[in-house]
Amino acid sequence: MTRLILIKPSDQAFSRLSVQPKVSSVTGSPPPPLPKRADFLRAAARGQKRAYPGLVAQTLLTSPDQPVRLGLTASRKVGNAVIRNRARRRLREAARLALAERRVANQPCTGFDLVLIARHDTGAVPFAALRQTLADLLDRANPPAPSPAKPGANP
RNA sequence: CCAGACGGCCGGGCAGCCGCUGUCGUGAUCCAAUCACGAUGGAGGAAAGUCCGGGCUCCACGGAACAACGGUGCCGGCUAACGGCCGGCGGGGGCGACCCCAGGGAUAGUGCCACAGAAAACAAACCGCCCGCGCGCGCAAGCCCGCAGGCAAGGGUGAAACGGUGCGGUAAGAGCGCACCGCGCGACCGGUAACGGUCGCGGCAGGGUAAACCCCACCGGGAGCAAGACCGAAUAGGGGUGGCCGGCGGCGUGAGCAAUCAUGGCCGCAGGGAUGUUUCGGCCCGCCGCCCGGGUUGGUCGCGCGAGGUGCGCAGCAAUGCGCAUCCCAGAGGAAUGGCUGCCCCGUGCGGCAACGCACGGACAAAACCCGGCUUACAGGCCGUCUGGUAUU
RNA sequence: GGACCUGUAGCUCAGCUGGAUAGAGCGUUGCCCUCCGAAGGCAAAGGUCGCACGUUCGAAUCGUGUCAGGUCCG
Repeated sequence: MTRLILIKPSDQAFSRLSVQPKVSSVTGSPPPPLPKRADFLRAAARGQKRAYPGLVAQTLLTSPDQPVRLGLTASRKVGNAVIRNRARRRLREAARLALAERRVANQPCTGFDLVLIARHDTGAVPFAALRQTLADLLDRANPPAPSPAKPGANP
């Protein structure tokens, strides 16, 4: 069963969003993770691969009624365990905020797997740049509808 | 104040917004389960390397001993145990506080010690030294050569040459004798012991290497939480059983001492079936019901009250032990413990007389069953004791 | 969690067992050859033997510790 996440955008959140779109306090749970190594391999084999400062992204379209699933990878080349953990957490947080912003704007994203691969500078790039990168990724994978707000896949 | 030695401790703080996760409470849909809200907890001194030792679990095994293999190695103590720690002994280093040491056995045996050197381990004799004899030279002292002996002091080689120094002694020499030192043996004294001291005896045997083999003493069963326990879907397969159907031979398997019996396991022949009409080839030949066990994805437990933390007291030089009081203090699972921001703190640089302002930086490194150690990495800081200088009194 | 392996010249490796000279190939540099280059020939340079401590008369080699890289098993 598809996981249902209801967001009630309050007036306060809207006003804050309009003033400063890059606040780091948008309500919303992180996306479900990719459970299997096979999913990672499939995304690597058939997904679209793009490189950004601080991360490499692989997106694989699944089906519009499936939620967005997030996979995170940090190899030993990135650094020791502390650096790898920090890189993964920054990527997860950036993805969570970007997805929540789309929901707040009443344009939730669905229907693809997103694999984020940490790079050696993932912990060093400004967090705002990571968020902009994730927003750009979501727009590419799931273009926002025109002015009328597109209803969610689930009522 | 400077330089240094040793021991112990800390490892940024506060707040805001948004998240993750454990526990508890309340509520919601019918229980399960999930969700919402609230409260509360949520990485380290090394969590690391995985170098040792245990707990725990399973497997194996009469106890135990021997052998093999591996480890440890001065003495005493501490400890659940240790290769750890504490205290001492011996040796070495430092002016000193203090630091370092795999530190049992070389008269149980075997092996090795290159080059050099006469000789590298039952000692031996290259250059040499000395007595005697002979030939020759020389006025003589003496010298050259040869023979037969004595010697191991001196030279030379080496990392190391069969005790060292001095005196006596001698033809020259030699523990040949003596004194001191070293070594060995014995007795006594001190000490639990390692060991130390004193006295006496022995003229000296026994070079080094055991981080070469080895000997001696002591220790060690193996594997590891992916241990292990439980639940267990769909599909396929296994075993048992009941009903229906089923031809022959060979092989295999099982039972039995054997004859033999059983066997829808395999192969061949025959027969049947399905896909399109015939031939050929390939494919299939049991079906249904019930029960049982194994087992993959997955789930639950193991899983945190413990050789536990803190404080005080007592015993002990100490490691540590005992007693009392008090506290509950992480439990993830593609893997939580976070993201962002502000202020403060510390350091450096710049501006400034100063208050201060601005910029940059704040280490190493993250649980994965738990505990005791060891080792390694680490910005900066705090406390205590002591040593050597310098200055003042 | 467990079991192992390898660190030697710029690169790939030998030497380690059994201790005493640190070597080979490629590469680099110089010279010769050629009108020039390649090939070839001659010669040379190039080493904390991963690091530290120790054993020994003597350590790349033996011992211990440590660091780095890599492999395998469940």
